[in-house]
Amino acid sequence: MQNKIDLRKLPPLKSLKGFEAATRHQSIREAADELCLTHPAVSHQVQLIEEALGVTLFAQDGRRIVSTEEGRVLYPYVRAAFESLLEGVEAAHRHALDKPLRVQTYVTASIRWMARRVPQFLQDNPQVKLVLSTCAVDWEFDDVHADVGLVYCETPPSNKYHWVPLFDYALFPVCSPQMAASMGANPTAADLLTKPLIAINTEVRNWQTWFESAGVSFDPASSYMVVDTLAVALEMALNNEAIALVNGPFVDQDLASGRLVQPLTHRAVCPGEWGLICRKELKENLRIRTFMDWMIQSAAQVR
Amino acid sequence: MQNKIDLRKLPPLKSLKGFEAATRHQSIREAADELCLTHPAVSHQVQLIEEALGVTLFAQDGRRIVSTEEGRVLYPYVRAAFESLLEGVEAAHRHALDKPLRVQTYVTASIRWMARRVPQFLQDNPQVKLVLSTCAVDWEFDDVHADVGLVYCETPPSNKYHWVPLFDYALFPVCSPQMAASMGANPTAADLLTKPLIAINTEVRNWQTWFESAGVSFDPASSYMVVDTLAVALEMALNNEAIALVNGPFVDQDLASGRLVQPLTHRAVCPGEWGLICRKELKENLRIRTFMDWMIQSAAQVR
DNA sequence: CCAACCCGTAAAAATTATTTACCGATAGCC
DNA sequence: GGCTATCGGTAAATAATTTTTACGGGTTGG
Repeated sequence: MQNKIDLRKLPPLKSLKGFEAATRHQSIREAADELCLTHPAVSHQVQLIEEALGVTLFAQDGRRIVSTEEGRVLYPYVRAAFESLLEGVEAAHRHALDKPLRVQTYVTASIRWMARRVPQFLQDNPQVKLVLSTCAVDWEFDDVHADVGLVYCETPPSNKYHWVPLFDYALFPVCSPQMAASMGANPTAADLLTKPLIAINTEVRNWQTWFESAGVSFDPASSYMVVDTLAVALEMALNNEAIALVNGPFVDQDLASGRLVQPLTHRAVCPGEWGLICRKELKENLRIRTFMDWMIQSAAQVR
Repeated sequence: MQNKIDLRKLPPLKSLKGFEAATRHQSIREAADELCLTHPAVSHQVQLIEEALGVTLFAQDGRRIVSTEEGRVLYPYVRAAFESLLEGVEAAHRHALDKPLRVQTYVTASIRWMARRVPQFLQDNPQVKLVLSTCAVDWEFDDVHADVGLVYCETPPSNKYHWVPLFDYALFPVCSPQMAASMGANPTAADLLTKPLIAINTEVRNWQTWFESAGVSFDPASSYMVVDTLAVALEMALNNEAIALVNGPFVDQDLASGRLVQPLTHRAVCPGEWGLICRKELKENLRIRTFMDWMIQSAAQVR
């Protein structure tokens, strides 16, 4: 990389903060206040550096301190060092944020969660770049091609990963207002059996689960339609063609606008959760943390 | 002094050493070896910085580590910071050594100790400048006008001062070889009473002290010569005109060369000592420590 | 001349850093 | 291909450092 440097001759680095602040204020106490320390701490830091260098850096003048000539000579170098470090930190941040954040999720979550939030996220964090990738069905989080994922997990993932649960896997039916109206004022779960129910082929047992939790027996052999994505099912519900079973916070806006309604409010809470996942060592990574924190906030507003 | 700087955003400074070395070696273990630490220590330091910045700095590649792009971005700034600090330390040193070292002592010590050693000291430490000032009689160390002094103290000085004893205050007579020969082969202390004894006016009791410790009574009223400085007395001794009473290591070279001899080897060790003195807070000061250490070495050779 | 203020010191407490002991993974070597 | 030496990460224990608390001396200003 580069040539060796004599790290042994460096003064106690931590104490340099005390020297810097004390020099700037020409006061131990004010320096201590700035650093949120007590004055003996700063006093000691200054002494450490004086001993390390064998040079007197401050002289007492009445009840204040004054930099010696040596102190004044040293200060600009320390100052420059700190500024270089701060620049470096910022440069590293810029560089880290510059790499696009690769987000992976399912089709439905992509359309009905990400698509509605990512633009605002990017507006709030203009320095972040984001690539959203969608897998059609039944995939595991791919930590090679993605930095972070929004996924459903029945059990918490291996501890190779950092996992932040966001919402329950709660099933509830939705349909168009017309479809709901066709069932009368206060429909029961059994009333739904007469309507076209649409299921997702990866989760065909969900209708059965919901009916059972509502105390109604359901014959999976009875005729039903199957599609491969909830997003498609919801499209059919919006078009007044079927009742769909939602498994997460993917219809908030449609419910709010009245384009979809819940014919029954009964929800079947299943094991497992939706959540954010990333490799553990990336958990503190700036842009990943930024993204996750933002999404956690956003999810909190939905709950 | 200068504007505020955001010291809180600085990464853990101490750990930067680990990052610097690890980046240079692209190896945790080699970095640890260079820093005389164990590898987990360096590993931990690197992790601390990664957490502080929220940026991954190294990736594992087989059984070695490789800097990430962020690590490579950060490195030059850290490097520059360290180099600035090293420059600052050196600049402060240069400046500290540039101010002349003010040394104060008595006339005799000045002539017969300093004059013979200071040239060698300056040759050994060419960057040091030195001003030697001499007070005639009976003075106290003046810490305003001098940095360091070679003085006699009967009791250790106040703890405002740093005090390094160098030699006993031991009295012994010296004279010219001819004068010694005039006293016969093995003179007794009493034989000296018939010779011209020269005393120092600030220490007139010394002859009495010496004779008493030698078991001979001495009448201070008996005729004697008094001068105001041992250096003058020694000049008379060298000129075969008197016997002088030396109180420290001020005649080594004359004894070695034979220009002066000790008619009797009896020494009267008195309370108090010769030593180096400086203000306590200057004890670790580079040029003062350099001077004192050198003089302590030099004194050790005389003892 | 007293009270308020500041700095230094020393011992105690709290916090950090380092080591020790261990593990899993990799790469070179029979 | 299996064995071993080497590397880096982890966690608990230990060591070292930093910070605080409590106090004292000196200066300044009312």
